[in-house]
Amino acid sequence: MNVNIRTPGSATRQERKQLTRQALLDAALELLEEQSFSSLSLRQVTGVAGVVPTAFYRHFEDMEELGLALIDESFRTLRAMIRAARADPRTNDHVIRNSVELLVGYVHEHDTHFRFIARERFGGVAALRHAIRVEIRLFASDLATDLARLPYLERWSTEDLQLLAGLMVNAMVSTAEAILDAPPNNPTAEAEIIATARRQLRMITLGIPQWRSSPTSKPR
Amino acid sequence: MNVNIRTPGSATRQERKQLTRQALLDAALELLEEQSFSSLSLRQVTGVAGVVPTAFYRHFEDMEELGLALIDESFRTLRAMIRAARADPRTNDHVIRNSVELLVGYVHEHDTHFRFIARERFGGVAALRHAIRVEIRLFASDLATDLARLPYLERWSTEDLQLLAGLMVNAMVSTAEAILDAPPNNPTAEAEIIATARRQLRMITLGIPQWRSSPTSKPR
DNA sequence: TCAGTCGGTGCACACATGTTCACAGGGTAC
DNA sequence: GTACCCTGTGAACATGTGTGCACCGACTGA
Repeated sequence: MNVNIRTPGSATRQERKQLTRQALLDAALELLEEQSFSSLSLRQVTGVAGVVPTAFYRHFEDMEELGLALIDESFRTLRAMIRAARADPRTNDHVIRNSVELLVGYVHEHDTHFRFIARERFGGVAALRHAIRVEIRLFASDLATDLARLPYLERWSTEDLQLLAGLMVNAMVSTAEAILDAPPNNPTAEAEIIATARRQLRMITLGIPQWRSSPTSKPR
Repeated sequence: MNVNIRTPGSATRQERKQLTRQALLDAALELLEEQSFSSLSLRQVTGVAGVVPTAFYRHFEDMEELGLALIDESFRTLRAMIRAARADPRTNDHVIRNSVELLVGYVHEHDTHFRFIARERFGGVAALRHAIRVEIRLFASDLATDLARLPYLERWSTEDLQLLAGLMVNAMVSTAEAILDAPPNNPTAEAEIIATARRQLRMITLGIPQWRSSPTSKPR
């Protein structure tokens, strides 16, 4: 009955299981760089993971369950990113420049995760689509509460902040997707994307001071 | 040798072929409402189209070729939309309201096409991805030349216009995707999306007058 | 009218897939 | 130390898949 209080060797069984579970996730992610989830077969995954097909069921009931686990894993890294952004003291100086830089860096570092999310955001599996949608909404909400702390957004309603955050998240998503789809090892193309992202964010923020003039209700 | 000058019955052969070709395209589009292209099988398509599997090769060499044909078909309707927008005289009065209305109407009318494009824009088949990317770029360019005719954008550089058009297209794409993913038969949810789209476009346009202050080169 | 072209059929094959079942072998609990 | 639990194995199956091939019947062109 004593579950947690044990000698260090006690976790070996679970550790080994966790290990092959991670191997399955990694294998899937690797394969998903070049195909979409709906065309990903259980046998492909187990093949790359170096396990027999039937072993799959020891870890996931479904392929769908594995997909949801991948979404979870992917957004964990995203949350880590925004947490890092919050901790970074420089963000107050050149918000846009640093944000874009941070985003681009993370996209490169975790390109498989980002590519997976981008691909399945409107992919063929409904469960994955919805899960991703929920996570993105949560992400935008997080950003909105962050924005609320900025001086010149003090008096904004939460609705407007959500709107602004949504606009920014859209821009970020588009940027990430553009980077992933850009020809690799082509610095100029990527620099162009980065510059565009900066200008887009700049254009959005330039609209902010004008926004107060209109009420929260739908403008005529 | 006389190809075109013939009795009306002459085209019957080609007409019938074109008919089943269209049946294949329609069948694929129907199936693609609930799955992604990479998981779409040749036999599924022919099955729904009411043709034997091997008949497929009389019309397309590949499934990929069918996919490209679908992209072509989809963007034909999109081009029709922008042409209608140009022809509409009211667009000068309430640009944003009318644009959003037009977009939403078209998305509903051709939801299968839009859904297909949204799904395959970053889907698992590289050829489709690239074709869609090209078409979207063309679409943004078209919009940019349209924007160039507006009075208060007279002195903008083509680069900035492309940037602005890209921003707007992004917003439109996001809106279309949101509508497609919204729960059906839920007017309030859709009204919310429409309102958000309007405000997003409004926020973008509000940034326009401020833009002149920065040069076309990358801002520090 | 007659040979020919061509869209559609039916059969066949090799192969990949999901899932089942009994089984093994070693860490775990007592 | 022993019985048990649990992760991974191997064979087997029904089913779905792409594609080659010979064939047919009707429309076509002269």
